[in-house]
Amino acid sequence: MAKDSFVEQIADIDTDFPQWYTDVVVKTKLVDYGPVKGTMVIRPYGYAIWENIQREMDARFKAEGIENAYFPLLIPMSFMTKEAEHVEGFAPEVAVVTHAGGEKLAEPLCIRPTSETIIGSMYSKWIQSYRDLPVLMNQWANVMRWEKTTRPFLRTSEFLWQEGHAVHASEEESMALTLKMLHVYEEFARTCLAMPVLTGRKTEKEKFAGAVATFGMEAMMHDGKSLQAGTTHYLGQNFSKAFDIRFLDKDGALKYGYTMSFGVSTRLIGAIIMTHGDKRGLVMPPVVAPVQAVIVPIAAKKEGVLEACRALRDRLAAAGIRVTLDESENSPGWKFNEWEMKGVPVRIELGPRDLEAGKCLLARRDTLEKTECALDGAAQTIRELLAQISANMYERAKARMESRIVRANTLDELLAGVEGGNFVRAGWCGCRACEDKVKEFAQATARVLDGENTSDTCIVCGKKAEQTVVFARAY
RNA sequence: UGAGGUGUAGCGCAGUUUGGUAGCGCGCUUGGUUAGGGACCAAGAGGUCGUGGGUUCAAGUCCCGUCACCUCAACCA
Repeated sequence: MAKDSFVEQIADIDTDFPQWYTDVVVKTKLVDYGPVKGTMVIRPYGYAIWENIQREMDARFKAEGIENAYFPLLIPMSFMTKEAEHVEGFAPEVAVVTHAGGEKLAEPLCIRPTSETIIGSMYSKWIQSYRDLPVLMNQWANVMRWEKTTRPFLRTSEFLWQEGHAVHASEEESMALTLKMLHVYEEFARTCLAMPVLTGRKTEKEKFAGAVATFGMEAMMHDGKSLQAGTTHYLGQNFSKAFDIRFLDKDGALKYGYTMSFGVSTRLIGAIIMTHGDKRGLVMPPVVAPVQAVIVPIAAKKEGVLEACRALRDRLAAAGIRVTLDESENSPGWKFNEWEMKGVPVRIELGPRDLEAGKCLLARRDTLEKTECALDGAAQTIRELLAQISANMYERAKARMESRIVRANTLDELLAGVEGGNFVRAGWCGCRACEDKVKEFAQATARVLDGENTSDTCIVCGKKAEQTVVFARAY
């Protein structure tokens, strides 16, 4: 094996995780860096993952009656300042357009960091009667947040996401959808990304600027750090009052609507990489993998090999499998490594020996196991294998996460826990000062409030605990 | 913003201490032999050494300035 192989180049996954992550992202050609700091150019292989995420997500939104729409990129500064907490939270990271058409603008324009304000302003015009409700819309868009430090997919100045925005007539309905969408996200993460998550309410400190309550799903990365992978926000009447979203109810009274929003971003791609990746590179969950199976011909110049590979490819494609035949001039060994690095779930080796036996060799990326497979009925076998891989990846990640959620009764235990790459459950009195103290002492933040309250005292002050919190270091 | 580090071929780097013809590996091009875990042989192409100034017969190397990027901290999806 060449000394310069990618496998040997990348850092050890346990000891130098951030470097490993960056190497994998760049070397697998998911992204390139943009000319502006903190921006990334998503290349076709990376974008294909996003397209698959979009397809799966759209199907789920549709099932909830949520339709896609599009709102403008530029938001008048005056919109942003209408909701006090919102502007305070986002002001430090908003990019502002001050000139256009060669002249200074009378009013500066924000490049959207999120679209509650501009969508709220439109909803205000569209909604008049209770008959107009609920309004359920989603937009796929780019947003910009001027972050100080960035990492591809996990935190970039510009990123792609979906943001759903709904208005309901009642608090109950609005809160119900807020929780429902959190559930949809969890199900999506489990079945499409093979990624286990913890879901729950966020603390006041961690909630969305302008929200009444924020709920999130947190995923555990390979190094034990937490990644916020999706959020839903119950906004109450905060934005409806700021943007005058009112409707005439059945009883003839003019009432403010209740709004909520929810979003996931290209960060999910980072989550996939950091949840499943290993020393060889990516391990793609089959449902969103750009390529689900790759055929590597052995001794491609021998008579009949390439023809058999092409025939197999056509049959698999016809069966709905995203399949690629690697006809490049590289050696088979090179191809094995290349496609493993890109995380393709199933590799199919087909050479003269197999052809004679009417078989091919299947190598699965998650366990690296190889099995023989009859060429007749290969499509069915591979479909089943893909489902098996997805389930196995989920179970493996779930077992790892669960084995690394520990309890702590003291700050020292909490510190030891997060330093060991764990999520730490602990009691909390509910006050901000104690939450800040945990951050200062252990560089860990409250990820989610855990429904199960088995603790009786606050880990910091020792008073009676109101909540059980999952603390972790986070990306 | 605080601390540290790096800018030399597409990528990764050596060369800087002690100034003297611009180097290595990978990748790329061409031809050939190969092929079940990153093949081999041969011949090639590719550089204003981040940038501005200074010292010198001579600067990638020494001096002064400047810009960019990276890591850690702080801040955040």
